[in-house]
Amino acid sequence: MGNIPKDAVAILVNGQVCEASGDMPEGGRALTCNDPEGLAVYRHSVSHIMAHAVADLFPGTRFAIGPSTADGFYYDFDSPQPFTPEDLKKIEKRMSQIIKAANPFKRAVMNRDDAIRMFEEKGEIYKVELLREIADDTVSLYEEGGFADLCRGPHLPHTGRVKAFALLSIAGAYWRGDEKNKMLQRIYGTAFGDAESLKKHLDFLEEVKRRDHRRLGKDLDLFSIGDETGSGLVLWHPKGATIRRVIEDFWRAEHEKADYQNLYTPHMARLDLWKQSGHWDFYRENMYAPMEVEGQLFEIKPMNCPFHIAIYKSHLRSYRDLPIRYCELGTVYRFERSGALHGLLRVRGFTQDDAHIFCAPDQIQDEISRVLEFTLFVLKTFGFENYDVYLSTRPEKYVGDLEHWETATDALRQALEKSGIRYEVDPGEGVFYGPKIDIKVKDTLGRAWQCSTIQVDFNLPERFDISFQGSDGAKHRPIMVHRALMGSLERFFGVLIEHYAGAFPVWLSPVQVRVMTVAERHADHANSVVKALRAAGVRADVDVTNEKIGYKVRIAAMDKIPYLLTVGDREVEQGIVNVRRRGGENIGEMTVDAFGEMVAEEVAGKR
RNA sequence: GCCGAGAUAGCUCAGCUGGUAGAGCAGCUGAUUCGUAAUCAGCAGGUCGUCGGUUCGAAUCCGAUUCUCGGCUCCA
Repeated sequence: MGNIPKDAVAILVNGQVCEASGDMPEGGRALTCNDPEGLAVYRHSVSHIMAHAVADLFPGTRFAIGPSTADGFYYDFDSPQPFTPEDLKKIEKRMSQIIKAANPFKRAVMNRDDAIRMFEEKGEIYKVELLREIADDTVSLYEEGGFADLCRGPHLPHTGRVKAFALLSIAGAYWRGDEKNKMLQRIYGTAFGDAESLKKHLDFLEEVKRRDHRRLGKDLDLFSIGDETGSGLVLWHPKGATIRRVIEDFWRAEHEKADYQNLYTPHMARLDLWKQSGHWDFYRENMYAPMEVEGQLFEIKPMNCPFHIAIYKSHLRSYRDLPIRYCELGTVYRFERSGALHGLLRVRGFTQDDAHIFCAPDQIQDEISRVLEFTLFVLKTFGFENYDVYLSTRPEKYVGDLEHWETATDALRQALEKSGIRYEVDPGEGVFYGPKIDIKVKDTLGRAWQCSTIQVDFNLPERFDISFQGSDGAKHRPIMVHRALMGSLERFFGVLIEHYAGAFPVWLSPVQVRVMTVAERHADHANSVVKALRAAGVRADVDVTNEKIGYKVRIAAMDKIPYLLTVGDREVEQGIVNVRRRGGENIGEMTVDAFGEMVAEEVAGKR
């Protein structure tokens, strides 16, 4: 027994989060906003306070659910009037009043049927629905300042404990996340234990906005998604295309080293192919309508695999040929609902850095290990050092026999164990044809992005009846591994833009060097510098406009060009250049050759 | 697809309750010839996303439609 510290928002007793009221029980531990569980309690209470404010300001609103989330909280409302941004301000104001009043959160336990009756009288249909699904006979309600809500708790001792919160946005959300249900209005907010932490989070959100690849894509002239050309279809502008080409060149070179063979396959195929592959049955909702050509139906491809299988089947294969590794930068088209589209991260046409490995069952673990190592190497080259790795196991709907699933899942698991990287099991999240490993890369802001995927497939070898001849002279079925390291070039590019905030490392920068003249008489020297750099393989351009050097520096800085070379009287005289690095660091004077070598070295090191 | 918000010059945005469109930057021309994040002046630039309606008159009001944004759902 003892006193509960004043800054405790909840206490942990026997692994259970409880209210920070009364005395501290034996073995109890105080939780503050520095503990994830404590912060969750705190935010959950703020969500209740928001509901209270909405109840006061918007009579007739019905209440759904209001949980805390990873970085804040939300509450779903069914309100006759749509909320506006101005309403958020009003709600915030009312919340501040409720907080100032320091209303105690009072817990009341009542009979479940009584609770149902009570909420029914108030017309709270969502609460009634929730109550009907609770198995216990009794339920708990929390009341503060006259506003009562169904809640498991726990909550803060009183509303006055809230120190910093902000309402962020309004959005539609289906009741219970099911699109067959009514669309409710969700208000998102966040809350922290102190004003400084809140400010830090709001600054983080600003930084996220600043790095938005759609914003940077426009500012840096990297890509666009045209209104006239179609939504979800990406136009790669020269600078974006340059970056893509560098990525592709790197990708091809590394695949050659890793014993892959590169393929090119068409963008469409006869519908029958997609029927045989099973896509027409299992994947149709992501496919476009077939088109008729001379009486035959054709389908634009949502995946590359059937083509790679067709190439596999073009010969009789021996066990000596395996593993066969086919890779292709294959452009696929998938139907996405208009509301799901999002810049480069969610599009309708994209290029996968795809590969299919055909191997014998006893080779699978080794192949998975190789792919895993290869993936991490590629991601690391692009500056991604942290990942979340998931092993997705057999889903409810699956094909193939259990033994195969067992072997394949084991192979994936052992490859992961061998690599020593930490991973989580995602039960039932595999694809219908096999288990998979998904790798989410974490960018500089710590956000996780799904890019790489490694999938084992028993279905397609079966469906296309592919085989190889074993040392025993008999026919055997190979196992197929699908894998994409970057996932799609479009999404990966979007992630890269945000990761680097548009300031790409030298080897990726579309313009690596800008040569700037101090005055017009230096143009000839500047042009010859550019010529020499280009001859040395450096992507350089020139600014000979009639502007002051400060202006040119500013423009180049906004273009996020890694190196700025200044050319004035001094440089012309001595045949040198003056080098400034992106960010302002002045490296000083050097010869064009020396500078060219320096850049080449950086590019070779993928820096 | 669904709920909400939005679409005005190349870009960022202003334009109150209907009276016929404006700024900054970018562009062009001229002056200036300058040493590390904006030199000055002038000019040009829009059938206000598209289609239809109301009105003497629509960027403004109404309807439809396309696209974008915030989410939900879904995914590389």
